[in-house]
Amino acid sequence: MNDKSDPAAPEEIRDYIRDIIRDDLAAGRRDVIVTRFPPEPNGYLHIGHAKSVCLNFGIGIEFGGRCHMRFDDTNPVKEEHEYIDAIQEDVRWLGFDWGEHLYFASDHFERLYQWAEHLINSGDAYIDDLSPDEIREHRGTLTEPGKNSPYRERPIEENLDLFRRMRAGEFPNGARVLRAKVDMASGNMNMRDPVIYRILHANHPRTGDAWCIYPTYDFAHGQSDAIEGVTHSICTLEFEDHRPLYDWLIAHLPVDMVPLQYEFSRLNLTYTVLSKRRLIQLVQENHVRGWDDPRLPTLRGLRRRGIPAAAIRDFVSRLAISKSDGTVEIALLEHCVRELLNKTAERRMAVLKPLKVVIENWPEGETDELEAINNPNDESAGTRRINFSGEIFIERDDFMEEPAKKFFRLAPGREVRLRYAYFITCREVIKNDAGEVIELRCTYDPESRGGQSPDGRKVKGTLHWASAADSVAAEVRLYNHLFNSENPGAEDDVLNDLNPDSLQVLENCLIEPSLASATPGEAIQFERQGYFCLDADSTPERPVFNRTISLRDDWARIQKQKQKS
RNA sequence: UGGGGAAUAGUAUAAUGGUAGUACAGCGGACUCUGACUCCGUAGGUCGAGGUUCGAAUCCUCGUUCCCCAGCCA
Repeated sequence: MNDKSDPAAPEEIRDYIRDIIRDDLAAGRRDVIVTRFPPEPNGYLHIGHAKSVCLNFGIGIEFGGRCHMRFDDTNPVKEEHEYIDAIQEDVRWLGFDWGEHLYFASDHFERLYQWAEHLINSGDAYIDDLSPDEIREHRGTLTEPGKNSPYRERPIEENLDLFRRMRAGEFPNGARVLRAKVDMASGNMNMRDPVIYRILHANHPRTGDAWCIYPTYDFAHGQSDAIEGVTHSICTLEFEDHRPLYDWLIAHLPVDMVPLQYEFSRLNLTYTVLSKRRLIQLVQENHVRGWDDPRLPTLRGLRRRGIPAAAIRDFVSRLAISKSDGTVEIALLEHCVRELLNKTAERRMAVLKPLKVVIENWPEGETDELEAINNPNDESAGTRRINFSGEIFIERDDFMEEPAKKFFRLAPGREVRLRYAYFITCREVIKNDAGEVIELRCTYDPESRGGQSPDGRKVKGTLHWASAADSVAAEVRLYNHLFNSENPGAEDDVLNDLNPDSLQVLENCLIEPSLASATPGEAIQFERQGYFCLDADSTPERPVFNRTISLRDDWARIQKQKQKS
């Protein structure tokens, strides 16, 4: 098997990070390759994280090394246990396994504390009594150097004493911090004596109230890497100017091995947002129905929408690992979803906006049983039987009283094929008082059973349909891009870019009876319309389907072109 | 001259001094019991100006544009 969506595929992938790894291996600088996926448990994973997950776990697999799952849980004020569980569930769903290598930065708190004392003892860190505001003032600006804190030259013994008393809980939040003594004049802000420990009297999801001081990201991440033996610590571009500090800290600590940091550009996608802040806002302000809303780019949202993990892996595999930062068109993701689902999804018929059709010459009370193919791309999927009789429904959009140019579906006097059934001809249009078409009177050709006429007569259109006697009523939810603009919020408030039609609920759909017992998450193609899956909101009485993605639609494209011209 | 990064078709990228290639998107057509799928065809690019070289996307110089950094967030 050499399917590129298989996470264990041996195919050689090339990018600048993997090139470095191959070099490191060839030069003997590393024997085993160890990466890590380091989420902070303060939110749900989205497709941008999937890029990092696939990169890190992918590298672990490809080079016969391993990838650790590590939670960067150094800020108890923001983190919650709920996210720790959800993140693991999402990564597993994506198809990756860390075996026994589950770590938490909080596992290393005691060692980190000892290392902080080590820094104090070597004169490389000091306790600063300045307030947060004063620290900011001393930091200088982007163009002006900072000023040394008056506490910078505090004696080692005093620093040690104060640090121990910080740990013991003698001081309130914000009273003092531990800072690395680097260089207040550095052009790199991260080197201007960064805070590495702060007082936070807060309950930690894992360590409870064991600690009231916590290391900052900069004093936890690289250190955890070193403790766990991570060789290649891969992160996104915004950490690029933390790298000098990462290296400085490692160089000043008694570590057993030296991890190295590499950066790549994070994923941006058109017509959506991938920032934690904005995702939270959408959920909290109820612009969507929750973290698993199928319109959201969260992994839970994509899953509920019916997008298979394999399609996400395939999509991610087509992204470049580079340092130039850009925006990928959502059309690429959509392509990956369609390509996969076209191969795997069974076909069924469902009428979303029903229009009644009475076959006038159908023999009274008779039912015909027809055979339909389940998946033209997979013979082993077999066939099924569907009932046909004198009253059916077709899609409203498949009828035009005055057919437009190039419209080759049903119209007065016109003959079309009903898929897997018969040719019918529209004889009469029935309207209500408001002038709306409410019913069509048609005749069928008994010779065309199965969808072919023995005289070789051709029809232009083939319509899907639902039998009035057998169909089951269902709700169908159609999704469109959550935002109207490619780059939401670029010009204006993001919320002004929200697409009011991102969710369209159709209450009166008719589906084949067998669909009522579909498995949640199983992808099904509604013929001529798109890929759908059963939603968790379904009940036995009322199935609810999500549209994962529509089929490509040339007719819609033609109409759009006409609108423009 | 605060520091750090990035610039190749519409988008994302490949080419590591030697024919600018691929994917998605677009356009045109064939096929079709899904206006799907598939197939065929087609258009379109090296940020700019100099320089080195037989030869430059690649090397050099000078510009330009964009992104990140002044949390006791990660």
